[in-house]
Amino acid sequence: MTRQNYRIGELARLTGVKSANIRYFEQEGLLPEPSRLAGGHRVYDRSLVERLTFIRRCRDFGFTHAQIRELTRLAGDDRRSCTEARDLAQAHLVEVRRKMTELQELQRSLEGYVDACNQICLGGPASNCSIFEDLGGERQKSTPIAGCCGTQAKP
Amino acid sequence: MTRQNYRIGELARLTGVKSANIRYFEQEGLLPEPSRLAGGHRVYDRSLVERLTFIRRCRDFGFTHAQIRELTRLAGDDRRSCTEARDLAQAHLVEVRRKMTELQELQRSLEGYVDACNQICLGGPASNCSIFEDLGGERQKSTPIAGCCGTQAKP
DNA sequence: CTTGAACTTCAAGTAACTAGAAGATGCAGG
DNA sequence: CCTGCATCTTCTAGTTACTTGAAGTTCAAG
Repeated sequence: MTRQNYRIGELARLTGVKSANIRYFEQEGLLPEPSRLAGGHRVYDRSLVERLTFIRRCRDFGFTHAQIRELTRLAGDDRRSCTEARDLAQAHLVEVRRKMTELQELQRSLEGYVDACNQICLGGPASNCSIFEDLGGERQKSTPIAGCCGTQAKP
Repeated sequence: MTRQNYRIGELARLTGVKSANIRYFEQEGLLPEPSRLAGGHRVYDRSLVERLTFIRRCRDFGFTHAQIRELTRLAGDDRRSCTEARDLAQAHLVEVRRKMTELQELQRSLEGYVDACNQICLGGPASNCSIFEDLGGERQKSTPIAGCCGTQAKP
């Protein structure tokens, strides 16, 4: 079995969220008040690792504390139905999928740029790359980057 | 052909970035100072739509203004090589791919939860869903959510 | 030439950290 | 038991990236 108790620093290492930030999350109501050692140090159990990882992921994709709080609070409230929690997760999911599409676009933009640059440019001035003609718009697979460094050699 | 000139409000509508935010981006050095009408109103051309869309996407995925500025500034500086811009884009890309993986995890967490909830729970109390046992950890495809709303009916 | 939407600048407010001070605690080795 | 030092505690202040609001100006349709 894995150990049951963690201090704030260990929790931080396990989840990739800084100690100061964990305290801030607690203050913001995203995390429950943990039990304490005699001297006041916070002690967490295993379940907090999962919970905090989930919160971190949500945060990393721009969900507000209000949204995260709403979702995580459901899990301790018997008066609110499971369906309600599911609907919230569902709404969350729609947004995640939208973000996914946007991220794919960004990825394709960057990939296309790096690819074309590898094939066509070899150390010419950056201004010739016309990076902004390609990044941000819809990518057309057919034509590579138009005037990318084709007209100028190294000095 | 599409029209050549846009005012800040139109640019805002086309890119999904608020006017106030566009002005702020300009102030932050992410966008060049645009030309002005006689009365001082900003005028942008078509290329700014692409440029701003790219900036918005980068921003939406947590890149700092410093990172975005670095990347976008290369495109106007002949003294810096194309390879340098490419390397920066490459580094950017690595981070985008990492974010992609994380986003997929989050998506799977939420999908798994919604699926299981649809199959097993039908209006029971949310606390029975044990949402945090599933969200945040590695998802095991085999077992659906364990004690999710199975033990309690509606009052 | 009037009217109203859209623009201008500037200042202040907010969300989510982030860093630093100043001191207390926990634990391992002597 | 004592020392030393990493880790913890609270508190305050600063940073980034917006966001809102005030007060006034400009543009374009009627």
